[in-house]
Formats: sequence, structure tokens, C-alpha cells
Amino acid sequence: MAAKNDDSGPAIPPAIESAWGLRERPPKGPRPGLTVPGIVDAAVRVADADGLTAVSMSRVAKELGAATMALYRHVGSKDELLMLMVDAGYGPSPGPPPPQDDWRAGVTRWAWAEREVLRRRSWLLHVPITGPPITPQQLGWLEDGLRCLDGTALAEGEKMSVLLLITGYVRNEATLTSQIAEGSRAAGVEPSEMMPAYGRTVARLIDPARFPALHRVLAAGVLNQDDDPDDEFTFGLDRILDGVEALVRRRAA
Amino acid sequence: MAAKNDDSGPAIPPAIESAWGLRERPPKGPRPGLTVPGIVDAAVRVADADGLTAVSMSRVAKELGAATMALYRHVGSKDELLMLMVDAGYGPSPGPPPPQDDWRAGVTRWAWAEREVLRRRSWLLHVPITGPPITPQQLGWLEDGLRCLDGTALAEGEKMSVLLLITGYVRNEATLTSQIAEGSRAAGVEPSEMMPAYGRTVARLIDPARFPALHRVLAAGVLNQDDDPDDEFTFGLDRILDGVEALVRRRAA
DNA sequence: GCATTACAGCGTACGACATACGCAGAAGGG
DNA sequence: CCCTTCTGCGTATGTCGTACGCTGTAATGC
Repeated sequence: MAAKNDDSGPAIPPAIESAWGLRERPPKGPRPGLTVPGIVDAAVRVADADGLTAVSMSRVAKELGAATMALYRHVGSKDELLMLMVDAGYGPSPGPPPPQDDWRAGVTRWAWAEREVLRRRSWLLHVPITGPPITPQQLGWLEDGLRCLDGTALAEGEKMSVLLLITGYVRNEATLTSQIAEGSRAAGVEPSEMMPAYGRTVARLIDPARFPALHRVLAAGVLNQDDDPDDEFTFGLDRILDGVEALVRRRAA
Repeated sequence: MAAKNDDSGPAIPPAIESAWGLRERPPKGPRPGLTVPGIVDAAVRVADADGLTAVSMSRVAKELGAATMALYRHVGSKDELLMLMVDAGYGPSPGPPPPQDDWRAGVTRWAWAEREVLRRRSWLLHVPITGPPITPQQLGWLEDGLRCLDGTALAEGEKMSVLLLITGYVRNEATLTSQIAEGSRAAGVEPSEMMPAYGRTVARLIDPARFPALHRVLAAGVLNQDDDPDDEFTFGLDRILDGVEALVRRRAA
């Protein structure tokens, strides 16, 4: 008797397989009133409305008019539900790059698309990541990113590394800006006053003799002006893409 | 009567103030058997031994031979304890850059130092970040990073952005490698077999016609060889620093 | 038509967790 | 000596994930 997975594979959860369209409904038994996509949608609705901390099994069940334990017929655990929520929350990838775009324009578009998703659903950033992507939409995003680099002379491994670099940057930047937003809401401060208040706090704590460089930054008023977050994002992205561009040129030569 | 914070500041938690050495012991009352540093050390010991999920208030109290609720006399909440754990977990910053180092060597050293800390204490990556750094060691790291850029013609705000970019990259890269390690331990697979197994899983799931670029990456065997994680880290860091270098040159001109 | 069978939904229960609250005892000040 | 103030802690509450088993339902085999 073979194991349940025919050849190999480290045991994909059943709900993930159903997300890939494998796994048909068994012929017997009562018609299910709950479905995996329905549960995931309800969970996403809760997260959109009240944040990830509001997503508990009982809250999601309430959203569906079902009992808590009913969900466990369809998802193996809360972690599995979270994985599916991430997949649904990202949504479909922005699509392949327009043909007239060079790699840099394509990757820029791709990065901005991810940023936009993370801005609108900041709870995605709070889901603890447990492994590399294996859900359909996630791999769709990856695919479209790779296609942006198709015209370059980069090795396949380098393309992957570059995308990892970019998506990591986008996530990181989105995390920081979302922290400012959430922190200001928690403290009851205007978002535009958040960084100045932070600057004042740090200025009060540090000794200029021990933290001269930091003191200079504060004295320059870096944190006082609230610059457009888009500019901050563009700055970092352009730095990274400048570095990638140097590599692309070298490989082309 | 004024509020407890003299001038401004969004209410620094008392335990953080004590980490800065403000706040002397009140003259009355019994001598405390527990101290904030002692509690934090115990919590760090637990996290080092059994991971961040093992860090509960009762577990930390047990480590100290105290009752759970005794901890709340010294830290305001678990989140506050986590913040102090991060500060202690990072430890002292690597120090200012050696005088003979140029900015790039200095920043590289700084990035590798953070990476080393995150490699040895991967639980640091699992602590949900709730705001910008306000603890002594964290700001010490920031200070030393800024000093690496002292010789450049970058604006103060640009220095800050560059460091944010780098530290974000380091955290991201460390997160990915730690996921591989933790995932392999959870699945009972050799760490070197983790990525190949992932590649086989993805290959089984995707349709080559719908995911051509991804299929090409897999066919190239990118995930099959287990490359040195140090090389992967160096690759991304060099890309970013190439991009920063272009900016530094432009500002110097 | 009827028994069988596999599955959907759910009620109960358990163990872990953070933490509010209030009491008992210690240490120094008047 | 007593009063204030602080430490440590026991109790209790509410939330959470989820293991287990029961009940009813729908399709299949006779």
C-alpha cells in the first residue's frame, strides 16, 4: 500500500489541493452548505473589516451563520485557512507585462501592483509566513514577475533572486508604512504627526554625545516633514533597480 | 498638576524608560526579587531554547521560580516584554566602522552583523514589530549604521532611507532562510532537501502552458542545487549596494 | 423501497493563554 | 509604632484553537 501521495511531495494540505481545482466532490453524503472558497471569503471579509486579529474560527463561522467546528470539515486548521486567505487576499496577479515595456518598467509595474494590494489589505502583512508560496494566485504573481525579466540575459536563478529581492522590499516598505498608520490610530494621533512625535521621543531619550549621527539626523528635521510615502517607496525601489540594472548590463555584455 | 509626561511624547511604557536607565528605585517598599533585566533575560533564554511560541508569561515566570502575575509588576504587558526581548536579543551593536573602511565596507560589515544575530536568534524575526525602534540597543545599531555613511555626500534623510533599505533586506533574507530551516525541521526533511522537495511540489501543481516562465525556472534546476545561503545573501546585498553606490556617486558630483 | 455507508454540521469539553483584581506581607518614613 | 507604599501572588474571567463523538442526510447496492 503506497502512501496517499503517489510519488513524493511533502504532504500538501487537502484544502490547498482543492484551491488548485484537484479533488472532486465525493458522490455520497449530504450536499455541503459550506465550501472552502465561501469560508475563505468570509475570513477575508472579517480581516478587511476588523483586521487579522479579529479573524478567529468562531468569528468566521458567525459570519457564515455556522458553528465554529463546522469549519474544520473544510479546512484542516487555522493556519491552513490563513494560507488560503493570503492567496485570496492577494487576488489575481497584475497580468503579464505589456509588450512595449522593457524589463525595468515591467518590474516597476509589478512592484507597484503588490504595494497597492498590501496597502489596501494591510492584514496580509500580519499573516505569519510559514513557507514558500504554493497557492495558485501566489505562483501567478511569481510567474508574471518572471515574465518581466524574460528579455534579459539573467540566469534563471538570478531572475528568481531579483524577484525575491523586490518582493521583499515591497513587503518591508509596506510593513513600515502600515505600522505608522496603525500606530497613529492606536495612539489617537494624526498620521502626519506620527513621525514628528517619534522624532521628539527619540530626541528626548538619546544623549547627543553618544548618538551623534542619529542626533544629526534628528536635527536635520528628517522626521518632521511628512514626505509622501510614494516618494519613499520610489526611492528604495529605484536604488534596487539601479543595482539590478548594473547586473543586467554586465550579463548582456 | 501636569500629566505624567512633562512636555510631549506619546507615552513611553515605564519598562522602556527603565531600559534607558531613567527611573530610580522608589525608596519605600520591599526589595524587588524580580527585575526587568532579569525577566527579559529569562524570556530570552526561553526563546533561545524553545522558540518564540514557547514564550508565555507563565513559562517565563516558571523560569524564574515566580508566579505568573508577579511579572506584571515589572512589565506592563506581554507586548512590552517582547519589545524588551528584541532589544536584549539584538545585543550591543557591532560598533562604529573601522576608520580605514569606506562606506561600502562599513555598511557591508553592519549588514553581516545583523544577519549573524538573526541567524542565531531566529525568533527575533517572529516578534511582531509594532513601531519604530525606541530601545537603547536598537538605536545603537541605527547610530552605527548612520556612522558608516558619514563620509558620503548623502542627505541625512537619504542616509536613513538607505539604512532602512538595508536592514529590511537583511531581515527579509534572514526570514526566508529561517523558514527553510524551520520548515525542514517541521516536515522531518533534511534542510538540503527542502528546496528540491518544494520544486517537485510546484512542478506537480503547475501547468507548463499557464506558467511557462516558472516552468523554465524549475526545468533549469534552480531549486535543486542547494546553494550556499551566504552567496544568496551576498548577491542581494551587492545589488542593493550597487544601487546605493550609484546614488552616492551622483551626490558626490 | 430499504438498508448501508460516507459525509456534513455541530455541541461539548479541554487545555493554554493574557490579564483584571484584590489581598498579604515587607520595608522604610513620620 | 503606625502608616504609606510597594512586591509577590492566588483567583477568576474571557478568548482561543481544536479533539471527539453524536445526529441527521443523501446517494448507492440490494
